[in-house]
Amino acid sequence: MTIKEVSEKYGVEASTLRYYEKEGILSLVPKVNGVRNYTEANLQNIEFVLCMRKAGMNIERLKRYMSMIQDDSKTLERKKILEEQRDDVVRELEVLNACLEKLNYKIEHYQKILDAEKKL
Amino acid sequence: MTIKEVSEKYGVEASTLRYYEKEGILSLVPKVNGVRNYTEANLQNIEFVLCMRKAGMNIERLKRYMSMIQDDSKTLERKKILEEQRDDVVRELEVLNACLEKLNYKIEHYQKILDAEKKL
DNA sequence: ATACAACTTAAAGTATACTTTAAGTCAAGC
DNA sequence: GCTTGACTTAAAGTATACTTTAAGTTGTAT
Repeated sequence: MTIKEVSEKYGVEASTLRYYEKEGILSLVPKVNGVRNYTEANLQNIEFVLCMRKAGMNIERLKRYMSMIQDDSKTLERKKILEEQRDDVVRELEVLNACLEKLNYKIEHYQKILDAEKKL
Repeated sequence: MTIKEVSEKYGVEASTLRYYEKEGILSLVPKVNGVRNYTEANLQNIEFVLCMRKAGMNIERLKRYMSMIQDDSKTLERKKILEEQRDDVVRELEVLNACLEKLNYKIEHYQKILDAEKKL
């Protein structure tokens, strides 16, 4: 699969895919005449990386994690990184839920004001 | 209340409070001899602003919203901004929950590998 | 054989949201 | 009256994560 196809499939810029590769977040992609040709395994890595980025994992942590995915002796370390990330996500979910409550409260409040104005 | 006290109360840098004020996100704070002296109303605005920042509201939207909080004729517009933000938060919650599931799945998977290694 | 579109690289540039710096003011303690 | 510490400003600097640019290569259609 070409970089353009991957870009369109996942809604990610080609330049971002190259950037991740340069940073060592995505392993070297096989090339035909100097042109990237993504394998099924590459695509699975990309899916995971994009998911973790959405989860708020920063580039450094992602780099640390992805540098170990081939190494069976690092299972415990990899698990620890994902647990760190899970804890971060859980905390973020709590924060967002609290914000959502506040937003809903304020929106309702404004609705009441608008309803009262209508009655006049 | 001095800027230092506010900074400590909310865990936000004094420079950030000055920055928000300069951007028009926080209204001009009354000054005594050129030194900021935060009122109770100022503090309530700060609490709200910090909550919205945590909710992922960007500076531009926050500026747009905060510029209208004194204007009764803008209730509908203010409500619309908060509804936009609520929709964003709900979407983000969905994304984060999906990521959390993936993380939990992977963590469990690693745990199984570690358990199997132990048995040998 | 030549033009074109899509790829390549390295390096510089950008967006967002602060944060730091430099230079100055002011009230309080010695 | 002078030092000290906390404040002030405007402007420059920083962190993170890309994104754009410039210059060059390659396969394909004319």
